[in-house]
Amino acid sequence: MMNLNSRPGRIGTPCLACPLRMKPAFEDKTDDEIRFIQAMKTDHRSLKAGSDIISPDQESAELYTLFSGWAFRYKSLPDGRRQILNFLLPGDIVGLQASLLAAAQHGIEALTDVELCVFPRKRIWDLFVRMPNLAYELAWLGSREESMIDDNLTSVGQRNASERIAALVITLYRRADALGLVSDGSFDFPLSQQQLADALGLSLVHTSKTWSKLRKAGLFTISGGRLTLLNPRLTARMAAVYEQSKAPRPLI
Amino acid sequence: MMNLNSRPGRIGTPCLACPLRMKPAFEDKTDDEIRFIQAMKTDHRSLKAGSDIISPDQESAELYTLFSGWAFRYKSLPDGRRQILNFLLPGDIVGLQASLLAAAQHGIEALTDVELCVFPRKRIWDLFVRMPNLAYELAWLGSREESMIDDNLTSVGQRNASERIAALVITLYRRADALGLVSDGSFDFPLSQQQLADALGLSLVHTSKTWSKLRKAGLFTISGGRLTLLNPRLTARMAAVYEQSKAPRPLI
DNA sequence: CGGCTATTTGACGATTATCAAAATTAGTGG
DNA sequence: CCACTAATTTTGATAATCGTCAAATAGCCG
Repeated sequence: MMNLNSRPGRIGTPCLACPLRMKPAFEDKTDDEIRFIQAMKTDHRSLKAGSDIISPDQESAELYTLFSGWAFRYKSLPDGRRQILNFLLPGDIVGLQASLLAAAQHGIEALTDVELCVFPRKRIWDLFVRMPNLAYELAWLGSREESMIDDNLTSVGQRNASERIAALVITLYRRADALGLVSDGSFDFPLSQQQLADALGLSLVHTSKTWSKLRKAGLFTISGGRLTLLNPRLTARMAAVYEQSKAPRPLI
Repeated sequence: MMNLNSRPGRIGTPCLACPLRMKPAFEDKTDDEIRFIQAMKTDHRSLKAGSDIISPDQESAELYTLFSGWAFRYKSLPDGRRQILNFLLPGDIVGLQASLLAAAQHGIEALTDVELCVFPRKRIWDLFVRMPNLAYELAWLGSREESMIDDNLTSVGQRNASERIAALVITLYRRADALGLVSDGSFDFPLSQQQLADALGLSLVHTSKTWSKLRKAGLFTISGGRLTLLNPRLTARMAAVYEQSKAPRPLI
């Protein structure tokens, strides 16, 4: 499923004018910092939906920032069962764990067509030496990802099927909203039910039944790959999720 | 349940002679690095089993290294359900996520009596500026923790009750073994069945039944708070867990 | 319009949860 | 050290949730 459609022509796209960085979801950076990031970036890569970004057991992975599209991290058992660990949206760091630990313990796959900013693994060390503030923010982003996995683990371990779906929907909604991807309560929702099931720790059939039960209950509708959240309040209450911080976060 | 039994007298215990650091589980550090760590350490604190190390929703947490004893991270839902996210053993970093994200999204509780090396939050920044290698290792330790949570999520999402227990037992066995805490296949196992259940995402009753089923199947025995792993091979196979790296890791 | 994949539905079975109570263990004070 | 209480663990019975199997329907792409 590899599809390395590199477009070196876009390497030159100035990070100073990065449209993602303009969004209010992200913290401001100094020009110095942005220039450093730009110098660290060696490629701007496009991959088709379904491609491996990092394959399981890959050694020495590159580090990426997801520029556009969705991806997910997953872990497989020897017999084929698969757990989706978390979803990645634009601005998220991709492959930090794999870069630091040297041997990836998981795979990362493009959920939609994606564009990635590529940072070679070797330069991460440079970043720690020369840009402690960026290093700190990298660690911050790592902790943020861990926090999201904590939430998923709590969901899968403690919530029932309906609650898990409600929690996933409201969480993705909020994340999409922070990126300005929500309009009129609806946003692109590219997950198949198999992927939903793998993320929720449920069977495909049970996911389908619960999914349609919640639609019939009026929580949300889905059509044309877009999800419309009709009742955010009820959805959040059903999921028993807490508010999340809306403060801007670092973008590297 | 707070029990802040500070023992400033031990602050002076030289990190250069730290008995934990001597263990082969940990990487060697330069004297410079160790001296920096020592300077950063402001206290050596003892807490009773059951104490909060970091309470849920606590802001501005300190950073610790677990010097002795066990602890666990957990997350609660509003109605009281609780998920134990991971267990902490000597040498593990405690509260990194809470320190970086400013507002803890989880609680950390002492499972046994513990001793902690205390590092004030403010000095983490110093560490990033002055000791990039230590900063890198801090990030590395964060990624290692995330990797362990990935495993737990995969367990809870994909494995059945027996497999989950087998996976937890073999994983804790290996971690204890790496620290030299295993002798004749047995090690201290301080978890109550309620804690087991909360970690596995199972009910207390089902945990008890499955637990005793595996004992009767000859995987392990337990007595006097010590667990003896009788059949590591079978346990690992039942859990379908992969090998873990046995390379030394950083200790901060 | 086919042929493929994804989703939905129904029937049934297995796993896990809940309830209640007994048995065991741990903790406390005399 | 014993007696008593409280907490933890175990067991049995029953119910709910979720998984599996199989087939039908719907959606998608050439």
